[in-house]
Amino acid sequence: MLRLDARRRILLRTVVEEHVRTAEPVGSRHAALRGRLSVSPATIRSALASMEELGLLTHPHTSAGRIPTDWGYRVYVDMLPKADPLGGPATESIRRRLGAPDEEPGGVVGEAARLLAGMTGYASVAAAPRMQAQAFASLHLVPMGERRALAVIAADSGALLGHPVELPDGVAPDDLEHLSRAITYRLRGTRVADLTYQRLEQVLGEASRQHRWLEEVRAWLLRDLARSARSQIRVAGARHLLAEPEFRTPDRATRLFEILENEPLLERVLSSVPEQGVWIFIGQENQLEQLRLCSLVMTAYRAGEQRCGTIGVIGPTRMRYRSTVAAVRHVAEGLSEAMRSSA
Amino acid sequence: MLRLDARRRILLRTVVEEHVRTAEPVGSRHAALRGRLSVSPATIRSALASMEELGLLTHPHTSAGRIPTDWGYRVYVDMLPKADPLGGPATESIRRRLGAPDEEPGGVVGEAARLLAGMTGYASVAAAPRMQAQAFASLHLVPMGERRALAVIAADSGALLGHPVELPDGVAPDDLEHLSRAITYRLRGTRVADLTYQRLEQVLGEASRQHRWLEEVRAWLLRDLARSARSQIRVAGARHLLAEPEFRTPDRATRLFEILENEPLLERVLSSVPEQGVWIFIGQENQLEQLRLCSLVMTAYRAGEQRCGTIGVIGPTRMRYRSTVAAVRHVAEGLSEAMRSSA
DNA sequence: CGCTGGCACTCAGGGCAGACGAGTGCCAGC
DNA sequence: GCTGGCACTCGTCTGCCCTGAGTGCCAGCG
Repeated sequence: MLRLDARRRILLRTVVEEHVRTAEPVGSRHAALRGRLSVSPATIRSALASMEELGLLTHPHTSAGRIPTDWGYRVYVDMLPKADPLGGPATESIRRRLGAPDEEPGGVVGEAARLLAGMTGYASVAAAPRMQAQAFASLHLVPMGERRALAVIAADSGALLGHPVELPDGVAPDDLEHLSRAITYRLRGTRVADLTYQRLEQVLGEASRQHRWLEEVRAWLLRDLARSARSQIRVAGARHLLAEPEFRTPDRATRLFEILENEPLLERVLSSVPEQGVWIFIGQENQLEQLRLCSLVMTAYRAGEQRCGTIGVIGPTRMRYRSTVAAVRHVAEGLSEAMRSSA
Repeated sequence: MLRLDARRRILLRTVVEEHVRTAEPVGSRHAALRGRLSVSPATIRSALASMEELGLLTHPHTSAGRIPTDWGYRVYVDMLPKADPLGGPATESIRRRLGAPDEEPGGVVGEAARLLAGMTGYASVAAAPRMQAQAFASLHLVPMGERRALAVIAADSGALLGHPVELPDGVAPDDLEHLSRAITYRLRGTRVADLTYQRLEQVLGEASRQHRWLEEVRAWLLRDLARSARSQIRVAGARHLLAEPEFRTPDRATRLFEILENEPLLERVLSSVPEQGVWIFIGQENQLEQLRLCSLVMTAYRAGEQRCGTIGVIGPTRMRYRSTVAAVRHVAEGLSEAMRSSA
């Protein structure tokens, strides 16, 4: 654990915040002024030099001011007060924007991402609810014309998954109805993720040996459920990052956008975020090579008790951490609330 | 109608293709060489000068070579041969990639967009099928626990829309069943877009005066159907555009990405594409100010007879039109086929 | 009449040198 | 422990020149 005296703490905060504001290295004179330290620049210099030895700061070349290292940002972030700079009115407007009742489930998440991107000025990423984590509510086989039916699974959150099924001759609507009820009755409440082959075999096994088409239904169930494990990812405000000086060179921007357009990768990143609290990943702390110039601020959101997705921000390591953390927290809360009320 | 002699036609083609290849202005010597014109550069110069007077070419400054104007690209594109440079094997691989049977309906469209972006090296945009244009197949009110039901609309393509409904006491599953059948029976085959308030009033009117909760179902139907008019937009490969010299300056890139991240706007652009053929919009031909540096290559795709969406490419006006048009056409065909077989 | 070589002119881009200034490290002295 | 002073470093900006690609124009030729 690192112990810094008061002056150094102030300096770290000042250097970080000034650098975040201006994107320029911060010199000793400027730091002294901004930190309201009434000592001379020379004194500041020696303090800065010692902090550089600790690894909190660097300077890009001999005659330049200091900039924070990733580790410097980390220490800065860890000593931020927990209080939120975001006031009541902001919370209120988030709620209004997410609470509009005519948003479909996936849509609220997209709206939350757009909102968060707008509030922070960075890119925002959100994973829409995964059916996997939810409880199975019902299966319905709906007759559609002759010899075809629509198989619909509903989760208790209201999420739906459907697929047309071919039927052989001689399947009466009542058969479908009957089967639907049987399956629904026996599977209701099971976590969707637990609907394995074995589980379905128990329920459908005997019947499916009689009716070939049940095989199709089962195959579809397993396949689609497996697929619905891949949550849908929403990205918003990626354009904001293009304005940041660290991504002005096309190759850096390209590498960043390779991530932002790669849903499976983003999904892995998002799903690795722990359930409680707002998590910050700074530069090198990110697993992904292409995110080494970025920081992530992420948190889980829930529908009722159940965790149902992750939302957060991707920005440069030179990020306004305080307001970003506050924005992420509040939007996630608003989103959780919207999910609960829609379920 | 513009008539160009053979030399000028060759020159237009050469200047366009060389400029597309190198992103540099094309000089008279280079054009003569590349166009295999066995006359001296001086002769070429006078031809180029006359084409500049016609408005087909410009030069960025006095001592630079020629670059095509938007109108130059237009004339070039209009005189392209209709034959496709894309061979059978490519078509085959498109079919394979889109035909994988375990793709959900929205997912095929996303996959097509990614494929198209990869093939062309530009950004690709696609509108997923709109329920509006499809025929209503059935409504199902599925009991979920006590006092709640799931209302599901299915279109004949297999697209689904669902929403939970609160029920008052005393609504029996059979009531729901009965109502579902009645509505399904009377509305089947109607285009979803035609499900207006009046139409629903005819069907539900009498009954809904008896049961308050039917009001809710009706309100939801109208609201959700209206919303499903807004097709879901998929964008892929936007990162490729960052590498193009015309979007290297951050402000241009930002303006472009403002469009690429604005779904309603993209939807308007996509829905304005006529139903038949591959359409090209070059630079100034685009309505949107922010697309003035871009060209679009767009085409509709269908499920069976029914048009069901639009797919295409956004790139710089300095675009490889020939191969792009071919790629768009083939991917759209592959997509149409995938839609038909999944419906 | 169309094509050609020659010629003067233009202009973007690269390379170079010098001035500037922000900032540093170090040190002697209070 | 803090301070002012000092020498030094080095990136950035500016002005300058040069180069070379490319142009337009023109007189002359087949």
